[in-house]
Parts: sequence; structure tokens; C-alpha cells
Amino acid sequence: MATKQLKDSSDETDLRRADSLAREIFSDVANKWALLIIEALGERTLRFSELREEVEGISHKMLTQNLRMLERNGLAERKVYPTVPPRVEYTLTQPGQALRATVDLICDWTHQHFGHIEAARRSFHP
Amino acid sequence: MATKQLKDSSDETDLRRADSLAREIFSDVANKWALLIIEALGERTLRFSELREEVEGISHKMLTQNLRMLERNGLAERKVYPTVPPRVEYTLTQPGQALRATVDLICDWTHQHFGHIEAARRSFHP
DNA sequence: CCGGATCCTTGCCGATACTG
DNA sequence: CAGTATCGGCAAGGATCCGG
Repeated sequence: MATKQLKDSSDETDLRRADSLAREIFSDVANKWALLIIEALGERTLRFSELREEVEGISHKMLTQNLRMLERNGLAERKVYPTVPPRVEYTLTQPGQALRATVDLICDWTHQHFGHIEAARRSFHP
Repeated sequence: MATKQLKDSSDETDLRRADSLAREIFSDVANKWALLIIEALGERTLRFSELREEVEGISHKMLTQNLRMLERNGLAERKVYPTVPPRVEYTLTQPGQALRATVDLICDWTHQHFGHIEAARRSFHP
């Protein structure tokens, strides 16, 4: 990953910290479930149970785990209504939305290059 | 992931196949190592050993495994020079380049929202 | 309804050794 | 140098239960 240009910091420590953090964020975010959750949320606000239905095949555990991660990184917001039974809603924050825009592009890419990929797979002999 | 609008196919089977394939491609591609390799390759042509140095922390095994996957999906091209010792070079295909462009955006995003994320982490108390 | 905790299985991934 | 094969540890992830 490219290093951000930090103007004039004569101290390399900041750069190193930034890079290692950047890699960490990248690793957090660049995984199947996280991206699918972000796609599913889109501009909507969804309850936990709705998300679970929306994201095909995700387990209860993976969903909470990834939601905590998104929340921790400030990409999603968690709103709890202290009713009974409880009601918890999730929304993407503005940075989350920005990320979603790029994930959308990956989806577009998938559809655009569908044919190419299918063809490549057929003509691929290990 | 959103389903591509296939005009007028009265047969649902195609849609299902397309969606399942799309998810499969997405799962292949949406993983840390694959994306980092794509980033590392960029517009360059790199040898196996060069890639190994370029992609920080990747193991021999993961590198070959992911390169085979990229090749299978037609995202990277593998060129073997039958010299001794052997020389193998990898390049992104045009679809691979297109995908890389979107990955670049994710990197940009990471750097742009760096501050927000750090702040969110500090103020996050489980 | 939500989410944490626990147990248990699966499969990822690194290490190593061996071929062309 | 590049790639395959095998093995084993360990962490990811599923199933389940309980508690708020």
C-alpha cells in the first residue's frame, strides 16, 4: 500500500505508525464479511436480525464480530432502543458511506468482467 | 451484492448462476493477500521472488496460491521463461488493472479517513 | 431481540522437504 | 528460482446456551 505523503515530518516514527495502522485497517476491512455487510447496509438503517437475513450465509457470531469491528473503526453506528424486546439498529457513518462507494465499484467490476472471468476459468488448465 | 439486471431472461436459472458466481468471485478477490498482490503488481511486471519481497509478510505458499487464483480468474498473466534457473513473470491483465483501480480507491480512502478512524478507536469502549 | 461465553470442529497457513 | 506436497498447530468460525 502506498504511504501517505506526510509533509516534512523529519521523524520517521509517524510514517511507520501510519503505515502499520493503514495495513491494519486494510486487513480489517478487506475481508469478505465486512465488505458484504457494508454493501448490505448501503444507505439504509437495518436491525441486527434484518442484516442477518440480508447478508446471505453469515452466522450470528460473524455478524456481531464484524459489526463490533466496523463500530470500533467508526464506519458504522449502533443505536440501541431500550425497549423490550430490545431493538438495535445499524447505519453507516459518513466514512462508512465513502467506503461503500468504492465497494460498489468492485461490485460493478464483478458484473462488467463476468464474461472474461468465466472464459478464463474454462480455459485454465493447472 | 446487487444482482445485475439481465434484460428479459425469463429463465431464473441464469440469474441464480450469475449471482452465485458473483459471490464466488467476490469471495476470491475480497481477501487481504489477493488485494495486496494486485496493489503490488500495479502496472509493473514482477518476478515471483520480486513479488515476495514487495508484498510484506506473505509466505511462499500464500503467494503461489493467490497467484494461481488470480490467473484462474484471468486477472493476472503468468509468463514462464524456460531458462535455467527458471524465470516466471506476472502481470495484471486488463480486467486485473481495472480491479486495481478500485483497490487504489480503497487505499486512498484509508488515508483520507485515517484521522476519523484513529479517533473512533480511542473513543470506543466496548 | 440481541449479544456474550463456551465448546468443538474445520480449514487456513506456516514450516519443511523434495522436484524440475 | 519456482512450484508442489505433506504435516501439524492454531485461530477462525459454527452451534448452542444463557443472561440482559
